[in-house]
Amino acid sequence: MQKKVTIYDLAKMLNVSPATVSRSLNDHHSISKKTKERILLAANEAGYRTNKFAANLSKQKSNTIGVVVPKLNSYFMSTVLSGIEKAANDEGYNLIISQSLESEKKEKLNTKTLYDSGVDALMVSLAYETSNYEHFDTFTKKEIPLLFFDRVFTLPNCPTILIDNKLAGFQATEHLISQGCKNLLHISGNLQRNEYAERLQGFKDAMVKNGIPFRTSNLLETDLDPQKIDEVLKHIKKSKNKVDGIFLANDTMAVECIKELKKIGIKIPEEIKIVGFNNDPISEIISPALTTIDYPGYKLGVLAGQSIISHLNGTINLESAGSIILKHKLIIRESTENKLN
Amino acid sequence: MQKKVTIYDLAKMLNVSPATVSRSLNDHHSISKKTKERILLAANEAGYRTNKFAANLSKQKSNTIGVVVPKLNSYFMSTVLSGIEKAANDEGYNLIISQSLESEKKEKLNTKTLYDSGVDALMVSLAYETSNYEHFDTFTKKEIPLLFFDRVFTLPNCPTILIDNKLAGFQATEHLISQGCKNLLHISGNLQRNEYAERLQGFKDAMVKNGIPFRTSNLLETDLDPQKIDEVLKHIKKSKNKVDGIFLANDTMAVECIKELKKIGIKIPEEIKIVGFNNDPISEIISPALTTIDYPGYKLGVLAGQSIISHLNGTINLESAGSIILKHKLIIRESTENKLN
DNA sequence: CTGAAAGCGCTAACAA
DNA sequence: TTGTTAGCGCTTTCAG
Repeated sequence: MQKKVTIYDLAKMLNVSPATVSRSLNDHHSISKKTKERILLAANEAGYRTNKFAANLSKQKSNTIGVVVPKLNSYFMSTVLSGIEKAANDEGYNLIISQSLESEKKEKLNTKTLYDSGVDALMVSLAYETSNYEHFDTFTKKEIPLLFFDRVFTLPNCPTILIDNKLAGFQATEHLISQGCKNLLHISGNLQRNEYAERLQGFKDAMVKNGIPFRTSNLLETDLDPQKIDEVLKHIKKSKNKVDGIFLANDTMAVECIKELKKIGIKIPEEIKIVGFNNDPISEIISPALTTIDYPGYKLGVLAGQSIISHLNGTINLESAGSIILKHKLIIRESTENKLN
Repeated sequence: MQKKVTIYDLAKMLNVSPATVSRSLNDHHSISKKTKERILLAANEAGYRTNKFAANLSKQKSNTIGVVVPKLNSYFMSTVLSGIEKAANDEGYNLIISQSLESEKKEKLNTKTLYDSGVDALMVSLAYETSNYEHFDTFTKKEIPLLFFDRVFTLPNCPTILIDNKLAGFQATEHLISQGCKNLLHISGNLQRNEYAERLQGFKDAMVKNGIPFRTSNLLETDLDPQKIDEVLKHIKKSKNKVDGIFLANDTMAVECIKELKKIGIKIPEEIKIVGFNNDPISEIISPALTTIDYPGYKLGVLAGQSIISHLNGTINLESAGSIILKHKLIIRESTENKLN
């Protein structure tokens, strides 16, 4: 166990006041270059390391950003996190990451913990089931910057960052229609979450625009658990009009769906065309390769991180930032190709 | 902006001492149930929230665990992190996560930052290029628990947690041999990292055991960047003896390899059989499905988290823990099937 | 340019 | 069972 050296120790060693040491260490302008250098040198030699608890306590600021995500272990989310971490690290911020595991209760708990931990800002992607948003009040009340990404909720003064899900849904659907699909099915996630609701809206819009009436049978709301792909299969089988085009709210589900459909002898894209969402690596690997929407996760992460930090630094006013919409892209692959049957 | 309420405020309000408030809040046994309840109630009403900076400063403990990983955005690592987060969260610990992006320099920096942030413990999976380990000295010297997982380095009193890479490599290779492969190739990662060195050792051992001499041409050391799959292809093409079995150090690479080989008309598994590593979701999706080694990432994360926490709690002595070896599993799929040519 | 000293809010040893 | 009080180590205002 090494004894910790404090600014007092340094002060004593160098016959200066602790204040001078503190100022030197923080590169305060009011300190002469000479003493500054002398102190820095001594600090290094002595193996001085600043005690962040004390500094934080004194400054009431932690240089830490809290992040709450539904799950860490999805391709999309880990990509986003990677981007956030990059942005944070570049600016000298730490990241405390926690996962809600799609549970509102855990989300509340994590939020509270992060608050207590004194994070300078909070970034959230909402849990599947969250329907009450009071746990964010503590942040807004204290004017701690709060930002939502991907799974967002509109709160005053809280910027959001995501893609235009409605447009993406629209494009995905129109693509299916343009490839000749008449009987569409949309496998959606929890419609309470913005992203799924909007993708559905885009789906509907595209149908309507192309003169196809939207019926409830064109939609299946699920929890997007690939284990429960049976539900989807059942729905497809029992459809009166043979489904010939499916738009699924994520790639994992889409891939699972392709696998199962292939198993029961349905040809893709000949009999059913499929579009996924996210552009996960698997979408490119599966055969037939999956048409999907590219969601720029890494970029989203970097941007989200940067914008909240620049707000913390006072560079930008987050309140005025409103929402950032990233560009997505429809990636057309084999699963919607127009082959001769 | 809400005024923050401190234990002093509460103390004044309730006509007790700050110490009593503090004790009540921490559920100290020496406080009567009555006052405890009274204080807790008042604290809630007043919207009291403990100031962790002050508590940390006083206790010299942060309830936070630092994690340094090479990259956040790989399936395997995000799975591990998910497990660690689960374990930490269950025990009331926060997680500060940072990525080294495979750079030694960044790893050093992150390590230092985490040290300064006062983490109670550190968990590390080493960067690709790390070859100097002095940045961990600050931790060992101060007796801050340090644990390595997956990409490990043996330091006195630092437990490691991983799988038996040598055995896994051996099994993968023997499987190829048992399927009739004679001219094997191993695509390895940086051999300075334990996992790759050991997988290679297993590869060699299996060859030797089966009477196949190991030659340098049987090995290609790469940085496992899927972008650089060309190198691998080149190596295969220029091989004197036609390669008929490849063992790659991860699934991403293996999948890329399969894709490229298929492109140039090589049949898998008829002409070349392939084994990957990790059991990423893509391994199951690619056609032909990839034979691989299942690396239980989530379990590793949970275990790693739990063991470091139980050490912090004094339940277990980490020093005596040594290393934990998790069970892996060879998953046989189509890419090594013995079809008639 | 430098120093003295008052916090920041909580914990814990010692008293009562 | 409760209170007093001295830190924890750093920042920062106010003086000099």
